[in-house]
Amino acid sequence: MTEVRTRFCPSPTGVPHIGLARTCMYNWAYARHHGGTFVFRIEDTDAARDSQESYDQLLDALAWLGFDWDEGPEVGGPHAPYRQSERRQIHLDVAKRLLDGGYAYEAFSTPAEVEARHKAAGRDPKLGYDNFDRDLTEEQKAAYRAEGRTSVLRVRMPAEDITFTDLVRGEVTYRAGMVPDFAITRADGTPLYTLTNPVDDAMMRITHVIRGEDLLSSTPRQIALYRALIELGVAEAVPAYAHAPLVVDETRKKMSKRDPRSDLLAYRTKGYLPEGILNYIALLGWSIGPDRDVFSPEELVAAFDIADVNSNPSRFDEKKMDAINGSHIRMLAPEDLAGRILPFLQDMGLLGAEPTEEQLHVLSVATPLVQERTGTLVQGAEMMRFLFAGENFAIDADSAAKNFKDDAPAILDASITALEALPKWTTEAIETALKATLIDDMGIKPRKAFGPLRVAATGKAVSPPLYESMELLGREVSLDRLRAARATL
RNA sequence: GCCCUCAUCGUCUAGUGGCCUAGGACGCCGCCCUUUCAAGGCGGUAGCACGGGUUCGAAUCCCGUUGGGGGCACCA
Repeated sequence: MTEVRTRFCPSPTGVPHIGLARTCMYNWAYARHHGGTFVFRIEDTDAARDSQESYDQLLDALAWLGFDWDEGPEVGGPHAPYRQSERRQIHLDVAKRLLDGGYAYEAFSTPAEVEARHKAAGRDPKLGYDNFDRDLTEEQKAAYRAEGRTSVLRVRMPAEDITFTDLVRGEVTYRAGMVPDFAITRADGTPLYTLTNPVDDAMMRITHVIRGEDLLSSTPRQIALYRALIELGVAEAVPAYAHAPLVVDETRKKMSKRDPRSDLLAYRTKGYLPEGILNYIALLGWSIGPDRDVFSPEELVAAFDIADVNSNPSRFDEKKMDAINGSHIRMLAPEDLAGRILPFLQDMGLLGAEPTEEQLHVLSVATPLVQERTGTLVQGAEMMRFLFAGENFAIDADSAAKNFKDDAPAILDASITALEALPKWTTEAIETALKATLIDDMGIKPRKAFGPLRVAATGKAVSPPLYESMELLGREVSLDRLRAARATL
């Protein structure tokens, strides 16, 4: 058995999206699971659509999700270069050999002419190319050239059924004659994806092509080309194919790249964990076991096999992703979580580039408190806002409206008095004093009693536990906030 | 239209002929815990698209129907 070699080969157009991450994950996990090689290749053969910005984002997104590649841009490898724009000459050479070998031919028909012929013959124009130029004589070709016409190269589809065993779907057959001869170069002579993709796969010795179902119907063309490449000595063998089902939205359509939910980097901005995203996208069409759905990237690699992927499309469910992400937040070691929340606190302007020892201490103590009640890093940072807000501390209006009722002044007054008298400012002491005063002495229900205090101290109705929060805030700040809130009532 | 493909709770799935009066998770609904919000615990809700076969026996195999999706570029 030869080594497994998979590849991920996006074109740098637009922003990285969920579907892209999933395809990458399949190839990466499959290669890692089998101890194979994961190749990253950039298919930038369409200068009109490709952009450097998109390329940079691609690298950024892959790095964030932890997809490391063994060969590809930035790291190089034995089959370099890995950007197709730098492989132009290779592709052109192969195209020439395909032409010389009779596997491809020059086609002079324009799309408009093909369509006109279909209509004239009463056929559906959607049939695609009609193989019109397949057997042009040298005289005819010369005549076209004399007219100043340009041609594209088309691969001659064989007159036989093409069958392959898809790792996800099983045996798939395309009957002879159903797939028209396809273009591999543009009229300006530049190579098309239809050529570059299989050629590079062949030259890079890719053994498993794992991609989305939207590419399923291009497989017979690739196999036909591959067979020619084998005869030309460019390819060794036709790779195995696996077509993963698509991720769809609530309308059951392929989730749009423009759908805001498919914006990969936006999840980072929103404070999702890469391992959470990875876990969730792996769940789309795959399962690690009968009664389990939270796992680490390492566990994914250990268990993943493309053959276990479902063949039916899966609906993107943000709620479930949130839940999975929350599970991962809870699984993190507190120090780890603290380190991940820090940049968000800095972005929010709550902490500087060089936090003080004291601030880091508060962060480390507060982290476990928010860990069990947050779904994302942003939520966690937001929940810590009151600890670092300093002069900018402000009380959320909605929270105030809901919690500062008629009994609030009395509750705050009594609490301030009780807390001022505390010899030691600890969670336990605060709890004891507050409960004795508010619950026992004043007979207020806990729910009612602590609401105003929470809002006064943390600014929000939702916060880490109250006593702990006050201890973290310190005696002075806590009392100042209670007094300040009291003054507004 | 043609080609390919898919079909288990609302959603993601487990299930590969008997262990299935179909299991888990998310969601939703209750209850418990409780200083808020969560988390956690417990319980509930809900599904094998339909019709024929094959078989002692089918969610599982076959055929058909219906429905869904993808593709049909000198984009990738």
